[in-house]
Amino acid sequence: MATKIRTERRTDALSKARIVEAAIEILDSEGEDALTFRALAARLSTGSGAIYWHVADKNDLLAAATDHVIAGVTADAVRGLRPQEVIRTLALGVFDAIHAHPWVGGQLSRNPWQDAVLRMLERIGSQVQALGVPERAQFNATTALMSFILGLAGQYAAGARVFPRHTDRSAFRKAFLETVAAKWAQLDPTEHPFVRQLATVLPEHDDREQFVAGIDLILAGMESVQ
Amino acid sequence: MATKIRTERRTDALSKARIVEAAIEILDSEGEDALTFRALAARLSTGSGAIYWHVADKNDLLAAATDHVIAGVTADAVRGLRPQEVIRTLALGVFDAIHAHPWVGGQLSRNPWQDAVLRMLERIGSQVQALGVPERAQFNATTALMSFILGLAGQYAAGARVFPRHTDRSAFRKAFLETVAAKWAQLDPTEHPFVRQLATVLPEHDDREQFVAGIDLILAGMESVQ
DNA sequence: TGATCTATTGGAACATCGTTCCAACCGTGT
DNA sequence: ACACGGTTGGAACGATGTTCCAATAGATCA
Repeated sequence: MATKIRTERRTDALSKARIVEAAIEILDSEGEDALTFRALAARLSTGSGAIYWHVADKNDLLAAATDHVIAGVTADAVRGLRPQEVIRTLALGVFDAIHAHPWVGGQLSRNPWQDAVLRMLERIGSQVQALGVPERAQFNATTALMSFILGLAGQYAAGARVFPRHTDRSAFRKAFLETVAAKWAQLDPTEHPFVRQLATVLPEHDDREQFVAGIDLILAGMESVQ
Repeated sequence: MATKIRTERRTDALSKARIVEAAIEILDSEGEDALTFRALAARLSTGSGAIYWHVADKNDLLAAATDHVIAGVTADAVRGLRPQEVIRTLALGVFDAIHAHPWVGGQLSRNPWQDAVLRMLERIGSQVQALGVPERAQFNATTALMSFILGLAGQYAAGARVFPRHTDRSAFRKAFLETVAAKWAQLDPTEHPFVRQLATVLPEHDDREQFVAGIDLILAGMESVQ
């Protein structure tokens, strides 16, 4: 028999899917740094060598985990007739995914050639096309949207890296922003007037609204150039 | 005597500035991964313990190196009367700095609370203000520009991570983009029509022009909302 | 059925890294 | 001359990603 159709050896047999699932659980509950092959092996009750039979290396594992999360976003059929609304919904889906899994942000911005980014590129690009942007400008417009999203993804991941795990994130976030704002408020007024002004609105600002505002700004730019 | 004014012990005495300088040399010539405390100690003909007396940890070292590069950009007096041109020049300065030192891109996007980012925020924000953007919208507009720049910074750093060191970067870059384009061209046409279309323009596109286009798109959005 | 074969497993071992620790050093002040 | 403290150099520690390999278990075949 040339092709081998393998039935599962045991119900708890190792597989890439099961490994990725366990990795995501660790990443979500204990943070980026907690994902080690030893911790993963312990959770799966196996050795690190067994994991390496299913996964090429840690990059491969993180890319698969990221793709798993992002696929859940891009798979949703997006409602809304106007392309602007579809783009906004897609982008917000990515934003919410990063909010729920901050490590995804770091992974997306660190490795732009992975499948997850390709998925986003396709979905957003097709809507840019539908928006009527001239073909020559579609490339720049789409990658501008992507760069903005990936840039914010990286910042979000950096923020999550500061917070301790297993705590009330929103409360800690507020305290953290207030600390930053306090530091900014003490900067030299002649050298940093704008940042000092930002400090007054920083602690109360809404991430999500800030994100949508950025998307809308780029969308508005696309319309005005058209 | 309460204050101690120390003359240098030797002309080759260790100092944070000298350490940062050596770190930048390693980062530029051998890439991000090559910067280890052992390599740094070897280049400075000392031990890692001595370095730790001047530098808190590797994050501190990388932040100082990044700040050194970015300070060189934001210190330049920017010419041009129109705020749009000033913003474009500033952004291009950062772009060129990242082009010359790809590791700066990774560092900027990974750690948005460091001094270098603060510098950029101040310079760009003040120009957004000069542009006449209403005060309530200044925060979102400025951070949108920053997110875009940081997003592209991360992608640029990721690209540099792929290339081997000590080679003709532009030639390798071309070959790499052609490889990516070839892979994209073989995707399922029904599932990835847009990315397949992008593949045709990917190898010849100009990074710098793409970057300016993104900046201009956001600037256009700011003007149209105004 | 029993022997064999191969995909898969579990964990020891290795190289490398960031970081800590500490004994020695050297210029300065008493 | 002596002691002191800022500074140095390198050994040592703990952790990580990865490799290596002997042992296993289920499928296949005689």
